[in-house]
Amino acid sequence: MSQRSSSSEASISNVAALAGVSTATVSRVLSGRRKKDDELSRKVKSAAERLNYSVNYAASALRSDVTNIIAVVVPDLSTSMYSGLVQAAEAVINDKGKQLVLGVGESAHEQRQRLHDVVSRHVDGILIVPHETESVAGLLEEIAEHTPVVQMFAQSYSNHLDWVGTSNSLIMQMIAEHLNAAGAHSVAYLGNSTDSVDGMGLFTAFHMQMTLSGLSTRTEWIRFGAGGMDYGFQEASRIFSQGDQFPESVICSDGMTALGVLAACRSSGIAVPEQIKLVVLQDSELCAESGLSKPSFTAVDIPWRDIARHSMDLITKEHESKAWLPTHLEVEPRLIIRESSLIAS
Amino acid sequence: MSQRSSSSEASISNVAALAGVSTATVSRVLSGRRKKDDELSRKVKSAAERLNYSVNYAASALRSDVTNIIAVVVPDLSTSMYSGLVQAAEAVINDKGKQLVLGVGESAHEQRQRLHDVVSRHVDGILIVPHETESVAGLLEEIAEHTPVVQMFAQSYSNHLDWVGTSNSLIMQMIAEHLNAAGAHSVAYLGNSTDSVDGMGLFTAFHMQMTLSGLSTRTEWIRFGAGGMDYGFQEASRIFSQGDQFPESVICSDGMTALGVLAACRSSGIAVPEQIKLVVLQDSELCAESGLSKPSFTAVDIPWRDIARHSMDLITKEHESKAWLPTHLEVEPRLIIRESSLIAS
DNA sequence: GTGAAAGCGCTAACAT
DNA sequence: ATGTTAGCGCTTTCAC
Repeated sequence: MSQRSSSSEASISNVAALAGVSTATVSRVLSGRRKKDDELSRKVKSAAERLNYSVNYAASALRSDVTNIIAVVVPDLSTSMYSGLVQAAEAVINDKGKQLVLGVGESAHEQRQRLHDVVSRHVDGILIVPHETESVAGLLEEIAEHTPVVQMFAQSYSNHLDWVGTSNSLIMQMIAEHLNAAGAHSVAYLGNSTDSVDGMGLFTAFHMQMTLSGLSTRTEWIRFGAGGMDYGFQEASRIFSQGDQFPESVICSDGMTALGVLAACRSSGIAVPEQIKLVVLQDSELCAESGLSKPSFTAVDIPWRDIARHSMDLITKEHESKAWLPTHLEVEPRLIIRESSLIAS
Repeated sequence: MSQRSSSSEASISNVAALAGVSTATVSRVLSGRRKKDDELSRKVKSAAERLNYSVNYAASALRSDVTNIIAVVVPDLSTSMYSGLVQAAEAVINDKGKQLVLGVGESAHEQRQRLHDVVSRHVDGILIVPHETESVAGLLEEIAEHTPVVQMFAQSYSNHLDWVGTSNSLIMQMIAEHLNAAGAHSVAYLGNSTDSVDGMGLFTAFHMQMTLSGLSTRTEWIRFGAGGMDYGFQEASRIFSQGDQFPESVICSDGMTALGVLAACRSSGIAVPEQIKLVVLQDSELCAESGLSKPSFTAVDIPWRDIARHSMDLITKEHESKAWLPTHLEVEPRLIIRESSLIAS
């Protein structure tokens, strides 16, 4: 009995005719603005279904200025830094019946360009990891006057707009507490500027946390460099070879760096985790039990899904009060404790 | 003398009024359908600029059914497999003045869902890495009757539609020629089903190439498994420990597997590349000189940019002739020769 | 080549 | 609560 679904045209007036009501009623029923679930409602819905009807977004947008499009703007995709975020955002946006327009702006100029493009498309909202440039923050404030904007991560962002991200100080606090509990009293820091969400911010938070926690460090144990296995190996070897003591733990920007440190430990005859505990600031396949490293690495996991969900909530909720204050939402990261920092028994 | 640009409204009629022409003329000039570059043309353009005018896409789409949106549908982003492709596509699409709607469908069902969504948005074209299911191929053929579709990669795709990707047999041919030139006469194969663009297709191509080239292999040297460092280590160790001979080269699905193989070589006292040459089917940071591995790994690089560009060309070009034949475009991959397969001197 | 006018499909305002 | 009507901004006939 099923008829071949006419995959092409079917407009609201066809549905209205078939259901025996006006187009306005069809619009109200299908958009959910008419809430009753009575005979009429069912008649309209079944008519729409039989005709395989779906609204013409262009017409709807033209009339109501609601495009059902959310823009997501990130500085990069290929380095896998933000691809998890974009994928999470895609899922959330589709759940809400909207669609995701992607903008990748590797430079501040490109990012401004993408912003201009999506604004002229009248998107319903913008999720953005702002480029590390103040000029973008300024542009965002202008845009936010007529379009919901949520910033995510980034060093340089506007305090006048909603923000969702992880707290650098919270990350460092979790790490410090864990290292304390695991019996480490001193720590080295091998940071990275290019491949972390906010390398500088993390480094600053590390410094501050050192003064708060019982952990000690030394100037020569701190490096803020390019990351990578060579980097980790060389810096760790240097640390081990100089002075009378070596740190009881090392914080590494990423898994590769940690692998380098691990190699240096081995060639210096230092046991992990018994003598040195390793913590990675950014989880990856490398760190996991099933991954490359033996021992596996304790690492910080950024909850992309939570961030995407909260950001969309902020986009969706209208800013009702006139004296609206920007939300600054710190999503709690997870510290995944693995073999590299187990408590010495 | 610059006036504050009114960031908000400015419609085609405003431009028409300011330029002293009709809206029709403005539309023709700005869309490029009126080609003369005379006084009138310049008047219109400067008026548009002064008003900071940009077309209302919704209105334009409603009238002309051109949305200036290209959909890109992929099975995944987070595993970094297709994020390079998406980023390349974003760049190309933006160059053409269009915008990218992203659909991530991890299952065949989700992918069909995303396809339905973007079709009902009347996108100007669809770039898709089809899910490995025939049902998607069928749906694509239906869609292609009214919307340009280009398939990329994937085992299971429709022969009736345009396709752009890399040639598995070409990849294997390049590898075989290189290994021959480097002096290897035998080869093992450690494949991977989950993390490569088309694991099965590559494996098949490998088999065929063996019969064509001077390379020999053995049944027990061939594995088609999960990939990863453990996998590589175990399989390579097994190969080395059994029989009288070991292969003079190993083809690995990915960098991680190759690292495992390398570790196995070390513990068996086999020198790379002197005694065994290593080739990786999918380049990554791991493989590069600056990366983790010493020696660096010779690897196949997939030219995402070329693929994205050619795909967009196919979307854009109308299929003029009635007896149109689908394009099957094989983009040439690069074999990046690094230390792991240098010719023994 | 240019302008006048119709109308794409929908939703908001208004009227009942 | 439902129907009637207008009109969102643009492109495209159709005249000239």
